[in-house]
Amino acid sequence: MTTKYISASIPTLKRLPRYLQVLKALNQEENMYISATKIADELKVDSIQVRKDLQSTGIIGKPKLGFELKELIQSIESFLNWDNLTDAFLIGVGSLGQALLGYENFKKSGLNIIAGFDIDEKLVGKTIRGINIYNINKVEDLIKRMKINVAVIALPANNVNMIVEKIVEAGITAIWNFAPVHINTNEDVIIENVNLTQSLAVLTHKINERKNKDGGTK
Amino acid sequence: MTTKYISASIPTLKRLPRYLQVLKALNQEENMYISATKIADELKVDSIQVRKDLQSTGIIGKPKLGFELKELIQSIESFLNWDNLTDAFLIGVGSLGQALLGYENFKKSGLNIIAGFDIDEKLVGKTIRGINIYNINKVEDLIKRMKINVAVIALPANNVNMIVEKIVEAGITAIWNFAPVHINTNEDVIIENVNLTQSLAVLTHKINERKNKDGGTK
DNA sequence: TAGATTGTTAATCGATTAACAATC
DNA sequence: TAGATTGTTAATCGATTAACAATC
Repeated sequence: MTTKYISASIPTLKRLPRYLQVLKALNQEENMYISATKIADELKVDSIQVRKDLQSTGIIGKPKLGFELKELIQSIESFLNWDNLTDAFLIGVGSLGQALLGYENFKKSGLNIIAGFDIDEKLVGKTIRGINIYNINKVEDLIKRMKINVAVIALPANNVNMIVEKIVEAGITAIWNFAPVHINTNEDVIIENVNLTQSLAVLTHKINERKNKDGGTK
Repeated sequence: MTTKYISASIPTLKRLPRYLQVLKALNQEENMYISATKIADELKVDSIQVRKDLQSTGIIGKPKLGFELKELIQSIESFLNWDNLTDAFLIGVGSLGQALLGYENFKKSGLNIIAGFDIDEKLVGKTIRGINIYNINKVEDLIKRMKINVAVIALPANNVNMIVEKIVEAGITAIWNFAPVHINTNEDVIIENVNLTQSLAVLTHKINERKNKDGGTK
């Protein structure tokens, strides 16, 4: 059996969780159908886009009815790999790392943080929100022994690249990076950089834009 | 005098901070020039794109030489409004909010968090990283009295929309939202949603994609 | 049946990439 | 001077939007 592989653009991937959120808020009764139009109305976005996005998950709908609710949820989750839990290590358990441990939603999104690592002796040995914190010097050994492939990095800027090199060497193949440093490694490693400064740039420029518009007429 | 207004796409805005990072790492000597090619090499991106992005800030370069370093930094910062500090309130001072207070970089990006607000009586009255924490019930009054326009929201999902309504009513016109809820208000309010689930969707899908590729040949 | 919604194909739009004359 | 780099205009690419036949 061959499964047709469907790809999706980054913008589409980023919209899918919003649809999922709407869908999960509904009563998931058997044989309930929901249309792209309904989802679009709810989110105040364009219905054609919703339809296209849903199609990229591979689901097939029924004209007039829409998409079977449970099947649709399953289709999106499966497309995003959210129906499998992937174990991950958290590297850096400062305030940001601890905040990330607080997001219980990650588990719903397929990511299971099973241990934390830090250099700070005051943290090592502690348990935060049920997660044990180990000394950072144990991370390579544990990556190998537990065959961990995913790391969440919440370190300060310095030393990030050195640690990345080490953990990639030890077996990490995907990194979710919260450090204020853009990580670039070879192409075999999947990197998702969460750069707050980039987000702030969009916000501050928009503020500036509005200011110029308002002030420009005086 | 009329200033030609230049717009920029969101992708361009998100790339500008990376250029700034590279530029600031250089010695800022007088009359030093740097080319788009050099920046591109450093970041391993395309030089044409760098040139286009820099142009959207309004700077004019010199053929053969490139861009005058100090002028270029100033041009990007001014375009992003990072050369003016904008005062902001932090709403929600849990672990995420406290992590955000730790990012001293925000000041370099034009955002000056001057007070925090929370419902938790254990936090109210405290000073965290030099920022006073007030009771959330004081936020509307202080927004009005101090003429604050920007809010950073780091609340849990519940109640977010109720609080947004209140602070917008009180005078907030721009929101940087870290709550796991997509905020939609009327068009006069600038909203920048930082949705970690969206970022995670990109990561987990890429992992899935790779898995399917590897496993597909067996 | 008629209306709503899908799936598919085409058109539009905007961002990225390419090409090249001007020039320090 | 020759080579490198800019500014500008054109070409390409990909995502969004539109159109419409098929159909429950």
